[in-house]
Amino acid sequence: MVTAVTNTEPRRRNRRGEGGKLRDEIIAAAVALLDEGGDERAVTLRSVARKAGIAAPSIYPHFADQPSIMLAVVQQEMDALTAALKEAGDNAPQGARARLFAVCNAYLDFARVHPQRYRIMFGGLWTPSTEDTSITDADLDALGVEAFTLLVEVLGACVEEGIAHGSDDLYGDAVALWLGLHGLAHQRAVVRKMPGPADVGDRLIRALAHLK
Amino acid sequence: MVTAVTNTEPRRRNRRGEGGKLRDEIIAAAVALLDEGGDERAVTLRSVARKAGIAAPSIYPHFADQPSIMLAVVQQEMDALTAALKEAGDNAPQGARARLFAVCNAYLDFARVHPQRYRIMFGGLWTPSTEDTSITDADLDALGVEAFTLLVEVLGACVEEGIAHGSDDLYGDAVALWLGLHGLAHQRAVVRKMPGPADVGDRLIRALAHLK
DNA sequence: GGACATAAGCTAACGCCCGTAAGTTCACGA
DNA sequence: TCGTGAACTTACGGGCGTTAGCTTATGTCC
Repeated sequence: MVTAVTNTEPRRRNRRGEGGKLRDEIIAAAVALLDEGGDERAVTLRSVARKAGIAAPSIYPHFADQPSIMLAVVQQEMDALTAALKEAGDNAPQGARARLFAVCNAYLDFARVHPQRYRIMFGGLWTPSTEDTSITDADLDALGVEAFTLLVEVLGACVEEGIAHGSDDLYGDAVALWLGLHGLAHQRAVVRKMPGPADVGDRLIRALAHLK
Repeated sequence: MVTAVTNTEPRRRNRRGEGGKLRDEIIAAAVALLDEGGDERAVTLRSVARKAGIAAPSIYPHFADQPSIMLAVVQQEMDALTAALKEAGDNAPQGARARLFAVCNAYLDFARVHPQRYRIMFGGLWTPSTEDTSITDADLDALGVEAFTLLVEVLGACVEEGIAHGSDDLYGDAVALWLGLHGLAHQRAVVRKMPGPADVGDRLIRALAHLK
């Protein structure tokens, strides 16, 4: 499905003071390109502009360069992921175990529903190096911290409640758990058809959280 | 380090009947580009040709198109990975546990030593879709089967030897173990600096193999 | 209500690299 | 000598990121 780019109606110009709106539209256009199934190579400065219905140079007042668009997308989607995890945790049935599964499954679901977004969030291709771009290392380090903290929290609750064999290193355990989730999420996002049993996610969670 | 491409001596032309040599040289050039730290975008048909010291069109007698080069690289590296795992398994001390750790660590080491190669092997970007390329689904499905089989084997040996709590689904357990390894290997290959404890690999293996 | 400052976005163009097609040269080996 | 395999040169068309300068709508102020 190639959802024609036929933007007749040359796109209503934003009102004064609302120029910032375009920034969000640009990010949305980039996300849309990803969701159409193209990989990150499909997200060029020009293709984003076409999708947003604007001329390519009109992006520059909002983003310093092409990688900056990607960074903005990743930041936005990281926030979305964090929100999804939070919501799943809040809406879960009582009990640390249920919360853990809810949060972990919400993570896996995010990756399944938005494979291409997940790919650029954790696939790390969009910024080959900090040189030549306006992106700083601090930008990159800050990504995903909040979501991970949530995972540490729910895992810790399991240990406290005595339903998981906690080690002396909760943080390390959470990293291991996340790596397992990431392995599955990433592989699903990348491959056409994932082999293996349907409940492999639950297996990973049980094993890596050391549930009793 | 940009290892100059100054190929004076216009490259000795291959003797008759040795045209096939160039094929390997092209693959080697592509791998070299990856190892220089550039991501897969650095591996274009032209850049490969430059690296190999030949003219770009000279590639066509050997590869139908650019993705075919990538496929050849992936196939070659998958074989290399399989060989490395085999060797690690053979050279391991006696006992299923030692073999399991040897094989798993060999996997992780491969990814650490050759992060960019690992990325294209399992990152799945180099073939946006089977359309428009000469690559078939069968090509893709066949990748990595042999290496995975080896993992199933060593894990099965652990269960048989009674040092791991086996479930009724050995294959599924091996998938879960591999996903954990992959999560770590991939993240290390992608990120500048991997957070978390140094022994996170061993933790993953112990937990996912259900070692007693 | 009309002039005008300015924000918002456009057009045109530059230089680069890419994949690929067509036709050509070179040197080995029979 | 000469056929032919190996690799080359040249060229086309297209997409890219980015720069410079222009147009137009919008809201304000007299």
